[in-house]
Amino acid sequence: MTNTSQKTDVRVRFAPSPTGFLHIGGARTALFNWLFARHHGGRFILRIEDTDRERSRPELTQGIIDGLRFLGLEWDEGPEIGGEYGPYLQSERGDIYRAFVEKAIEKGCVYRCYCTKDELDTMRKLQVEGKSRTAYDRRWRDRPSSDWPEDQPYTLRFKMPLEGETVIEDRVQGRVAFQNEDLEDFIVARADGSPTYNFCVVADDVNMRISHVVRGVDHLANTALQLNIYKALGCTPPTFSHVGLIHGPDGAKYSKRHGAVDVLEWRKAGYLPEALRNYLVRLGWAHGDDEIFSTEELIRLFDLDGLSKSKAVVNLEKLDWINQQYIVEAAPAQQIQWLMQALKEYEDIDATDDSRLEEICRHAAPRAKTLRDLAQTSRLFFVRPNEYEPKAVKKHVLKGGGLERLKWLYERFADLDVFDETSIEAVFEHAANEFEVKLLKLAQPVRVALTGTAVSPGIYETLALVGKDESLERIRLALETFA
RNA sequence: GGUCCCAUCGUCUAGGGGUUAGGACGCGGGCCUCUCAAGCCUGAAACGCGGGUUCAAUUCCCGCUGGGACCGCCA
Repeated sequence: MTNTSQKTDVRVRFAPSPTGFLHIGGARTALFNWLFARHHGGRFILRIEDTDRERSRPELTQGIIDGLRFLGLEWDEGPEIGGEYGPYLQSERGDIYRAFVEKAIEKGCVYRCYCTKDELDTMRKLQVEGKSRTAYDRRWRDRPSSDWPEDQPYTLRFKMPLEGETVIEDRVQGRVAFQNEDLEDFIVARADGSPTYNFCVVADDVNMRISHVVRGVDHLANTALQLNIYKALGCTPPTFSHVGLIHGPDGAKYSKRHGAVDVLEWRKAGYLPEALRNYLVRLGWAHGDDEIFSTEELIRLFDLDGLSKSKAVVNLEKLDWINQQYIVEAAPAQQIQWLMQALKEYEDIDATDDSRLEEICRHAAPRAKTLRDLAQTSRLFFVRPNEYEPKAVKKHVLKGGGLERLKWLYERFADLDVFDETSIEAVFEHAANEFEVKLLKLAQPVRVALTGTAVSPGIYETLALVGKDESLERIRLALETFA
């Protein structure tokens, strides 16, 4: 059968191994692939690389799935589980790899290696000591089958060409050439017969008809090996794009020791998926001077050409800023929903049907970098302060007659029939004349009484939103406490 | 040690043979102002070094330096 089918369809995959959680680096790789697929109307596939039975943990697979769902990076294919697509699991695709190994044996591009692990270890040790390059010395490559020991386990190694070069025509890196003599006869199948990473990847990418591979540049050396598998088995390789890695502040690849964290932790901390995506996409990708992109814009603008070869260092302050932009710019209905969720989650407050929600959002949103902040700055509208900040009390209430003014204001507030911003403001202005003080000297005592702190939204709005009865009660409580 | 890659403000980046080297985060100052934010205005802040090529290099080439990635019967 001649393969004449045009493989112009974009098919990409994100292929994490469940040996850890989905962190910023993996999330960005997934995002790039997802955007590329969406941009070209192609397919985004999730493939869990769990061939290492000892290190792979099913719960980590679930964590990766949850992380991707949180980020809104839905995949388009997979075994159906309960009406939706599950990920492809390499652990369930043994047949495909076995067939691929068979094919490799038929083509004569693999050979048996009877070295034991110990043997390989000492070989490596000697190489390191002799400061020569560490690589399998191909000692079994040309041994005739008559040399094969009976009943001894063996691995299958790839018969790498010894001359010439392997060239990666990378969409991001450009042309990268490796001398074939530098490429190792890597193990294709372990002593127990199970196939290894590079081989499974190729088998899957061929089987899944992957058109483009977008991943970190840390895979570049693997690509040289994989390209040789494609060649040996007569398969067409996908287009490769190797992106510069994300680094920590110390310049090394971002990892757990930099505090690399599960994306689900970002959710807990109150970051929005769209903000996270916006932040992540700008790590190694840019479109002119633009910073904030809607998902639609991203899908429209994203392509491989904008991807960078160089590293990107994480900068969480920028994430904070972006997240805040998303919170502030969101539609009121959206803000209300976030606020209710956040109050429930972080403050255990049920604000359902509260008529003040929209107004509260207007004041809380510009003060919130995260949804957690949104809840925190809003809680004063629902619950009384559970403590008074001593510094604030001392400075604004106890010193300079704050208490006296607070008492005066309390009485005027009590007289108010209409308790809104206008009438409240009038009271403050009256008081300012009466006491001959700046507004500061009036607002702060009230603020402390209402919130327990020296910080809140504008005092008129705050009073009006807390309401007359509750405001009076809080001031009364404060007067009582500090009398 | 071997192989490969990278290099514009502190950070993310735009740019590209001739620019006052642009934007953003953060930082400083100011405006607004009842606090804190937000917003607006504004300031400081970068082409690693050395050779070429060229009338002209931050931009192209080479070297150096610095940094990184990879070198498992892990993925």
